Formats: sequence, structure tokens, C-alpha cells
Amino acid sequence: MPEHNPFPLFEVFNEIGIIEQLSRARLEARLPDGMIAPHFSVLNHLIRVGDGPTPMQLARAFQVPKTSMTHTLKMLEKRAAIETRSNPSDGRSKQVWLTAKGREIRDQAIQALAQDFSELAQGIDIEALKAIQPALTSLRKHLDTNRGQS
Amino acid sequence: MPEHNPFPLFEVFNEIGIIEQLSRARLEARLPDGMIAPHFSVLNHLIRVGDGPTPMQLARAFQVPKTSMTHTLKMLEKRAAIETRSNPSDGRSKQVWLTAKGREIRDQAIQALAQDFSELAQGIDIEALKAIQPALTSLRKHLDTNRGQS
DNA sequence: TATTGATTGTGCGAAATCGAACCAAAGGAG
DNA sequence: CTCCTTTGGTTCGATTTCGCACAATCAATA
Repeated sequence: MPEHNPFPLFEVFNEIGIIEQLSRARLEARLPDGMIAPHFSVLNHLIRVGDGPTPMQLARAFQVPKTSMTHTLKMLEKRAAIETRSNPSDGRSKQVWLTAKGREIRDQAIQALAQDFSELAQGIDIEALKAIQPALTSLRKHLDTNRGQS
Repeated sequence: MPEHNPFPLFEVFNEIGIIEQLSRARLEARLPDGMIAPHFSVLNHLIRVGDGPTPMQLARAFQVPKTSMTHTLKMLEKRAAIETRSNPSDGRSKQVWLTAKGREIRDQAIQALAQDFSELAQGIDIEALKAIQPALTSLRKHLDTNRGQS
């Protein structure tokens, strides 16, 4: 059985943890008052993937417990950013839809973010980021594939 | 004024967010009962950097508000993993010290983690991770340097 | 059809995060 | 020395996260 030095993993996870924290803070600074990253993520997901997913599909997409997604959706509904309809093909579940207001919130946030990130990108080697992206994607997929056993 | 496409930043931050979530879940699965990543981070930091930092120094090291650090240290003290002494050179602050129990908790966690991460590392291109680390470090430093203005 | 088991979503409670307000101590200007 | 500002730490309250328990519904099978 070969030896595998996990130290580079520690190092990379450590850097990633800090970057996640800083980038999330930066994102949330550009969102409306009490809106936080998970709220925005849902709005953005609905734009990118399309309306109509069930709460469980969203929970799985973001790898969060369903109770967390229930709470997030409740907050978005309080803002009138989404609306939920009962699922005609499954009496247990709902479907989630963006409202015009939700689309507006997301568009304004995207604009503010593009502005901020564009400034941020000036001091960064964008080519280097493009270069590391495949490795990150590969790592993410590997973590995603085998989690929660052993 | 040149155009800077922030899209690669979005992509990279997105991957990093997911990886952070999955790796944190994986870490916490190997920690004792109610212990979570921030607790372990403090123990590990005290081992690596040395005993005796003030709570504020720890808060700055982890980029968290001081109130969060107060809470984290309180939890660690409840576990008898650390102890706090008054700072002889500054009547306002404390100093944080590992206890024998804290050292033991950390060592056992490191062992369990090394085991788990070693298995994880088998399906991963470690060389690729080493290769992307400088870019991550550079990105982290850049985010760290200019945050919280504009 | 009736029953059993799995799945979806929610209510609840505990823990975590973090901003605002506050107090005590330190540091500096005069 | 006195006043004023800054800094370290805690308390408090609001929000978030998430496990547990539960009801409703679906799916599979006898």
C-alpha cells in the first residue's frame, strides 16, 4: 500500500477556506441590506438553471440540509423574491419560481458585483486563475463523489 | 480604462465555495462530538504558532469578529482544551494557552484526519494541487490586502 | 386493496455568527 | 494630572445553520 502525503491537501484546503471567507464577505457587501450569500446563490441558480425546481433539488444542488433550504426559501419569500407553488405531479413537494422582484434584485446585485470584481481583477493574474480552474473543478468533483461513507 | 472580465473570478469563487463546504464537512466528521472546524483551527493554530496569543490576535489571524472569537474560546474552555490567563503587560487583554487535554484532542484529530485525507489523496493528482497552491496564495493575499474600502 | 418503507417538507431547539452597545484599561495631547 | 481617543473583551439580540422528530405523500409489494 503506497504512502500518500496529505499535507498539500491541508495547505490547499486552508487557503481555500480563507479565500471563501474573504470572497463571501466581499460578495455580501454588495448585496441589499440583510441579504446574504445563500440567498443570492438561490436567485442566481434559478436564473442559470431555470425556474421550477423543488426545495429538495435546491438543497442537493447546494449541498445543504433541507431544513436550511426551507429557511433560506422562507427568507426569500418574505422579500417577495421568489414564490412557491404546489407541485402538480407530486403532492409532497413544491416548486420554486422567481418573481419579477427577484429577477430585479439579482440583476442589480450582478451589476454591482461586476463593478466590484472588475476592480478587483485589476491586481490579479486572470490567466493564472483560468489555469487553476480545471484543477479546482477536478478536486470539487472528487470530493463530491466520495463523501459520507467510511 | 481597460476592460477586465470578472467572469473567471466568479467561476473560481464558486468552485472554492463548494470545496470549502465539502472539505469542512469532511473535517468535522473526524472531530470529537460537538467540535467544529473553528474550534479545531484554534487548537491547531496554538500548536503551530505557539501558546500565549491574545483573543484579538486570534480573531485577526482567522479574520473573524472578536465576538465570534470570544464565543469560540468560551466553548474551548468549556471543553478544558484551553485556558486563559490575564495578560501581565496589558490589563485589558487575556492570553490563551493550550492545556494537556487540548493538545491531546488536537493530536487525535490530526491522526484521524491524516488517515482520512490519505485515503482521499489516492484519487487526486497531488502534483496538480501543489501546482495551484501559489496561485491560491496569491489570490488570498490580494483579497486580504484590499478589503473593506471603496 | 392494504401495508410497508422511502421521500418531501416543516416545526423546534441548540449551537454558531456577528453587529451594536457597553465597560475597563491604555495611550497621547495639552 | 486631566481629558479624550483608541483598543480589548464581553453581553445582548437577531439571524443562520442544522439535527431530530413528525405529518403527508408516494412507491413497491403482497
